[in-house]
Amino acid sequence: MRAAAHFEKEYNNMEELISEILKSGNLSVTASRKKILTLFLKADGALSHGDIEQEADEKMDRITIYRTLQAFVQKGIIHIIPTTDNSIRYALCKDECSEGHHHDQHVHFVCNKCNTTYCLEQINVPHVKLPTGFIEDQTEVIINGLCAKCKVQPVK
Amino acid sequence: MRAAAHFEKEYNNMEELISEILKSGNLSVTASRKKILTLFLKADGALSHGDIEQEADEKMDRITIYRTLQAFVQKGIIHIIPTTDNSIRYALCKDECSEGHHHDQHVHFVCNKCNTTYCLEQINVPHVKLPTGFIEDQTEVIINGLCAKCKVQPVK
DNA sequence: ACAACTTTGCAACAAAGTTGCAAAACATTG
DNA sequence: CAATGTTTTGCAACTTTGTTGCAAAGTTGT
Repeated sequence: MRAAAHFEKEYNNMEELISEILKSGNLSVTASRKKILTLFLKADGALSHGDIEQEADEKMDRITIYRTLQAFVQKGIIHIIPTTDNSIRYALCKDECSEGHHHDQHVHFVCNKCNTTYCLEQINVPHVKLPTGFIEDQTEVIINGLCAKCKVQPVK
Repeated sequence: MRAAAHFEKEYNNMEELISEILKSGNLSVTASRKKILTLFLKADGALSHGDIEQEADEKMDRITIYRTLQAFVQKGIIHIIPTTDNSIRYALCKDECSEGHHHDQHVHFVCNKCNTTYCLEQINVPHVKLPTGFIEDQTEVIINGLCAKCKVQPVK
């Protein structure tokens, strides 16, 4: 089955992009990986394992999803966003991320209404002065509140 | 079995404090709740469900721990700290927290070596300017790196 | 198109969390 | 301090989430 007609061009571009991303991480290009990566590229924000399991309508094994996400994190394709519920959420990395080393110095925003997680790439993480003796490695900022969409036109 | 001799005085004070905290949340004062609250009061930083299960040497049901932690969060006695692994971590709230509404505007620090989570009460959360349309409710800042103890005298 | 390698899906397992319910513990009266 | 009503605990059973080993299927490079 093919993508809807009006997606045709985008879809072709995406195919190339996806292959490139996977190859640059030394990962072979398989149907599952393409599917999952497509979901991330199309997603507004972050995705959890559960989101992917649901959205990937075609049959795809739970275990494959676990392993794919692990591989993507390890290769610096996606990164984990801290959450307060027990669900791990993942979002696409930017170019600065590489194998084993993530450098996502941007702010994450979680909407209380639609529950979408945004990566606010344009906003830099503010610098915090730590007490004597503490050495900073990485800083994560998670803001929750109401996103632009839900403010204007409340969802649900 | 009683607490060690040199803890006797502290222990008595703590008893009162614990009862007060529980009563102020309309929770009856039970052995399990006292035990868990004691662990939090004595802890340097945050605790996970697993930490509590291990440290509570006396027999205590897994399920009781789940329910106690849920009750404490709901009553504003403890709050959840966002993490990137799948483990929920809890820390004591300050006075500004009340039932259903948490306001912990402080920075959390997670040590990469000893894995302790500190609540840096003294440090205020910096203000972040959000894109147009986004409304902030609460900001969480989690910094990881090397804590003062591990820097001076590496653990393990 | 073949051989070497990687990935997938299955089965079986392990860990983490939830729910209903009866027994025990707690709080509140007189 | 004892009786009573309410809350909490522990058990059993279950659901959800995540992991590991291994044979079959898919992918890559020549």
